Amino acid sequence: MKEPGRYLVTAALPYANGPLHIGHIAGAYLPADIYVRYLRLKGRDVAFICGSDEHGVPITLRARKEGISPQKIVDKYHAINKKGFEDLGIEFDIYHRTSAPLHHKTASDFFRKLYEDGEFIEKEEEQFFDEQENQFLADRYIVGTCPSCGYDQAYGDQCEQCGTSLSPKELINPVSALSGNKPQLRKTKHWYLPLDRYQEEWLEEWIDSHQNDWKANVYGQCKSWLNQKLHPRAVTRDLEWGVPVPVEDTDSKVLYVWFDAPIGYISATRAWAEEKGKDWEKYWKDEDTSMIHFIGKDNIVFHCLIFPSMLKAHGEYILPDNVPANEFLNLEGDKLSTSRNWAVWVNEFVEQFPDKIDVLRYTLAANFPEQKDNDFTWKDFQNRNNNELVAVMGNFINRALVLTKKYFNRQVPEVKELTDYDRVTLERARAIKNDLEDRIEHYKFREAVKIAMDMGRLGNKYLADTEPWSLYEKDPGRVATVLNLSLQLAASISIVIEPFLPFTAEKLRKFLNISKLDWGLAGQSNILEAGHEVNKPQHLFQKVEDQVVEQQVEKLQEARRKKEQQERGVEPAKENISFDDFTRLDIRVGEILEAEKVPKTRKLMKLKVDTGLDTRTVVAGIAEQFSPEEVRGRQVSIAVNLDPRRIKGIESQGMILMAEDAEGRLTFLSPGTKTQRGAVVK
RNA sequence: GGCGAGAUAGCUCAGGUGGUUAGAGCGCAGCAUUCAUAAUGCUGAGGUCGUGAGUUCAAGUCUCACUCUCGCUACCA
Repeated sequence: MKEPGRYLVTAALPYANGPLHIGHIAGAYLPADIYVRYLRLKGRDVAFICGSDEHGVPITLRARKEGISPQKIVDKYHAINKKGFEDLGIEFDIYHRTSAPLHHKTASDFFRKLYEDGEFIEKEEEQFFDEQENQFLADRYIVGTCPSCGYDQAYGDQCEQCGTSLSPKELINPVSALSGNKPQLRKTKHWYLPLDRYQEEWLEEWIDSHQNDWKANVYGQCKSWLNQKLHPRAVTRDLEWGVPVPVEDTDSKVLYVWFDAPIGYISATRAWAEEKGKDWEKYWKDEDTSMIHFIGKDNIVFHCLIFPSMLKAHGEYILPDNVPANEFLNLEGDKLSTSRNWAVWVNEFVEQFPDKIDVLRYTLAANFPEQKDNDFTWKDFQNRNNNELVAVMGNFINRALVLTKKYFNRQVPEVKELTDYDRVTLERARAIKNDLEDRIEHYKFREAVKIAMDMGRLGNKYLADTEPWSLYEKDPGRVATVLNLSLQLAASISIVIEPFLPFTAEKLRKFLNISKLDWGLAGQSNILEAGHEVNKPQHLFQKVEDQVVEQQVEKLQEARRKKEQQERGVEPAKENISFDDFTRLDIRVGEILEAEKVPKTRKLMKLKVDTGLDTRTVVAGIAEQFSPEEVRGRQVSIAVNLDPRRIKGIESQGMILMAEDAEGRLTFLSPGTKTQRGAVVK
């Protein structure tokens, strides 16, 4: 493999409407940081780029809800996340932001170039506009009467009642969901990127060419999309918050976030280059640059299909060499979730464990979800700290330093004569270094971190086998050699752990009284000169007590409980209806006679229900939580005068009433004691 | 249902182009050892490699079917 002249490494731009948790870190930022630190140690030319993604609808909605400007929101989270990365030792060359003027200009120019080259498909359409809110309405924000079934709460994209997919214009009496007013039809123009054409022309072929060097999950995901055929994708939106579309007569149109965000990598590189007096174009337009995108799996399509399409369409840019996307990290067996507050937040961790940043980095790296989703547990955090960092690595360093102090007054002793075993040990150290390079360059970080730990194991074994403490009386010369080599190993450790444990590496360099060393020295036998004075022995890591683990797990559960309580019963009340409206509903007590799962569906169960009036068939979405056996014979509430509706080819004549809690758990509304079939519920 | 990824020791995971007794770390058991935060080193137990067929002299490794898990998507709510 040819070594590229320079690297451009990007990490996904975090969306600036919330804080970061360890899932984000394990997915993209820590692997990227490890990779970049390694490249820097090797003296390679690398630009490490990240920043906040600050546009898009969710931010505007949040701003509206909190009654502040979108800029206030993004300012807040930009600052929090920027600091979070710094605290974790994730050292971007620049942490930029997409609300910066330079980004607006870069994205704008990019669009303009494609526009002028005629790359876009231009479509003019009529869309609904809410005059009171002064904005165009997304399909989902329009409600009206369904033309095919007459349901009056159908959405602009689909009728929930009959399942017909709709366009907003088909709705009878459309109403804006934002203001409740009647929206006006207005002409609006949008631009589309012809992904379908690119698929034919080069994109699919390009993806295929990476079958062997891209990760299986990444390649597979791309193929899945290509198999389903790509479609033109709109690159603009009618919205106020974002990068204005740089074409005449396009008031209140902005670039769609997914178009604008990846260009953020480019503008960030420009900002960095300006600051450092570098040429940004070399990093983006020179074939001798290797571009690597680190992302989570949710971002694969954008980085492997859409962004490359944009770059290629522009014409001057290189395409990524690799997109090593990770899968997701779970926490204590459950999916990380911001809304359920099931997460370890970066800012909280940093506050509570300022001296354990590297332990987190180590635990995460050892558990990176590289092939499949993986789990983070506090118990594992403790085990890895106590059994690996403390017991293996910290212990070896301490042993080497204590022995040096004891026998040589903290001076690195001179090598007298190397035995075969010494040579084998040195060879092994060099092999570790080489293995490490191989793994890191192939993005196998969890293996890499284990191999780095092997350097500590090697040291422990070396001391155990040579037993310098029982030798000093008889053969001080031998002890000198052994301790010299042990200290060389310690110095090697300070090099090879730098990508994973930068704070520890720094600490270890202080112990050894040395400055930062080049990667190439790792595994060498002459890193430290004889006579060099090392510092007093200290511990590299502290143990984590059981109590700490228990506290953290308890804290997690506590936070989740609180969140759940907060959210309990949040479903807002519907509009008032008249008593007459209510009496039109006919709800009865029915008894389920038969039940079977509807084949080829996940949730649907077909029920035969005796309503007292008749026996009828009802399809209900309960199969995920109930088995046919447990519902059979059960008395339930059933709405009997609903229009029948065909679901999966079965005519459903009514609806079983269920209560659904915040977790989505369903409960039957059954009479407290058995009662007459057909009894009226009122 | 469609598409994708995964299923290998108690746990977390490695196992290019098929080839002798299937590996690592942690955990567990025994032994050794004391320089070290009872840390370390050695040895060992433990696996029908999801299930069932097939290709082959030979399959964890290739083919097909099936089961289960996760994700996207559809349907449903």
